[in-house]
Amino acid sequence: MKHVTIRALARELNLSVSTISKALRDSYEISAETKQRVLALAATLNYTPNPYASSLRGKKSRTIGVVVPEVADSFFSLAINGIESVMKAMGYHVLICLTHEQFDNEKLILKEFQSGRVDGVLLSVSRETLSGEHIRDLAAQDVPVVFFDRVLDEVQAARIVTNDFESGYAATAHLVENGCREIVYLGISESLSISNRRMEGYRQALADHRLPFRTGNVVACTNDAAENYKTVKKMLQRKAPRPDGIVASVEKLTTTVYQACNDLRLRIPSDVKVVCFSNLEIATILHPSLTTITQPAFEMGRAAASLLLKAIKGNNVMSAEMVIPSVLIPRGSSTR
Amino acid sequence: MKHVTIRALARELNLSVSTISKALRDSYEISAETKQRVLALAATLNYTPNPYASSLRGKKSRTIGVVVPEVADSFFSLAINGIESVMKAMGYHVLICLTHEQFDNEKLILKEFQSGRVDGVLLSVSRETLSGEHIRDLAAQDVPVVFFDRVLDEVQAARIVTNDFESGYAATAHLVENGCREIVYLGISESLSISNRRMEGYRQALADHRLPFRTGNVVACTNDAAENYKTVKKMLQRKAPRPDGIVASVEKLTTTVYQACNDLRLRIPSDVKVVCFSNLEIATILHPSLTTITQPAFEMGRAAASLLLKAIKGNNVMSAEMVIPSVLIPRGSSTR
DNA sequence: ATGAAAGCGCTAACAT
DNA sequence: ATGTTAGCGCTTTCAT
Repeated sequence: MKHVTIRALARELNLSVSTISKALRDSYEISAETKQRVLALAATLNYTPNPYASSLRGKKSRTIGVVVPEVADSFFSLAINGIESVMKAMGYHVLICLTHEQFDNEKLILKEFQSGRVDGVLLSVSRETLSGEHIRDLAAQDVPVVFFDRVLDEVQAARIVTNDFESGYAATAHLVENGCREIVYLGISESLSISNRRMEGYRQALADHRLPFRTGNVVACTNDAAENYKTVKKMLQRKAPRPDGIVASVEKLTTTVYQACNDLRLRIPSDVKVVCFSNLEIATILHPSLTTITQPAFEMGRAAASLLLKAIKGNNVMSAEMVIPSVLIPRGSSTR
Repeated sequence: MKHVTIRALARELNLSVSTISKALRDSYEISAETKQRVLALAATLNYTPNPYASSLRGKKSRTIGVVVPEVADSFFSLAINGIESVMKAMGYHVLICLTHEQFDNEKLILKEFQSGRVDGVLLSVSRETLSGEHIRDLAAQDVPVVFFDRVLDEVQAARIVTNDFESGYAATAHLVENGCREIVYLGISESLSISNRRMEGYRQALADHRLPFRTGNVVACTNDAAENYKTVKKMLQRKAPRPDGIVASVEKLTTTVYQACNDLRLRIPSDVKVVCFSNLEIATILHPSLTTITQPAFEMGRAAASLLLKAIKGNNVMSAEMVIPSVLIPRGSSTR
């Protein structure tokens, strides 16, 4: 079967294409009766408008781009659910693009988005992203950009974030209050703003509790699980001072940390206490159950999507910033 | 800055639009020198072709649709990675659409895909999907459809699946060999083919080991975690015969099962042994570590994507079927 | 080697 | 209330 166009409907009903077009869009210019006939025929012939024709004509795609490092990650997949729930309700499509944490991919994707393929972009930058030229280039083409979670401070754009500093602080203070004196911070990347903000919170909490900050206690993890495992293991084997607490700033490190502790016969929480930034619901059934900083992933997705829609409608939201707090959920891995 | 079109390049270089178009596509008709000039200008002006214009013109979108029940699920998110790896290499875009396990959403999405928005579709049906009219309608518009993982037997289309029967069999046999006599099967849905095939494997394994099959031992779970929790709990409290083994056919049930056992003070594996269909890497650090049937999610995504590309190129792959085996990974939850 | 022109399907300004 | 027409940006056939 060939695809049914407006022209086909017009011929069939002895009407002009513009009449059909108007009828389909429920224009006041068209008589009720004609609308009826058009709609009826459209239904029987299974007419579906060609989105590319209207996009070309109208200069809007009713599609947004979502650029994320990864989809196999509970934070991002939940955020995508939030984004999708808003966009679906408003009749928008969501084009998900993965950077796999690589800056070059991110650059290519944003460049492609200058073509008019999307009406706006939601972006969570890769761990490699240091400069924002590619983002500004996109914005210069009047494609609104809203950051969510992982922002690039250098770029002035709307942003939906969580309270990373406070969360890093809370995680650390929680460990101190439970007796830790030598706390290790496992970061995601040295440049990523969220990781650094969480670390600043960690530093501040140490200071406020009169504990020394040691650069040796901050470890920048990589994107390679095997390598991270080695790093964490080495860290845990250190004597004098022996680490007795871990703040892991990314979900993927959960397995690494538990595995390393297991293999080294270190007991959680008696030997080492652990807090992890994570959205895994499975945290509850780990042994011991995992104390988490749980981010409002779905809500952040929703908020970012709503804000982007405002920007698409023409509102200037460039300086909008929304902070949705994360929550510390104390569980077995950190209490004495 | 306004979007740069082919016309702008043409004017700037005193050439015709067709010359520019040909130069950009590296046509043999154009002189090397002209190509140089065009490419150079395109680069400086940051020209990006309008994809909707070419789609409209060429009747192909270089976009495929991926229709899945959910993205916050390790099987689907890994499969998406596989799909994306292939499609990116071939210069295709991936439009991910979520059904949230609802048939109506699936219908709407496929209907929309009749518009020419995508060149082909990868589909994993919802748990509610019983009939395939909507899929046939799409195929009738010459949009190739490839099933992956969750197929609908009724529809003749290419399919990439895993060996669900054998996996169900292996999981059950494994439990029997480890001493279970009263094994419960937790299904996803009564209609879903994969769930039924896994259950058939379960039945066959029981039969081969001379164990009775009881309908009461088959539980169809819902999409509601709280409800599933109650169901599983009730099941585990049953006396005479008391269940001593569980085959959970879907990842989400892991938490449910562990939680219920915890709350009932049932010990895994001494009181109940558990095998779960799951791709969670975290299985290794559960306590006890979880025996899984691990599906080749990434590979299935890749295979499905490659097959769809063949179909888009015009090959008839309607009757293609590929089975990529899952593997049983025995861990602490099922061994005595 | 380059250019003119038609047309993909749709929308909207401008007739009638 | 309905119709005519131009044009969105691109590709491609058919000139030149």
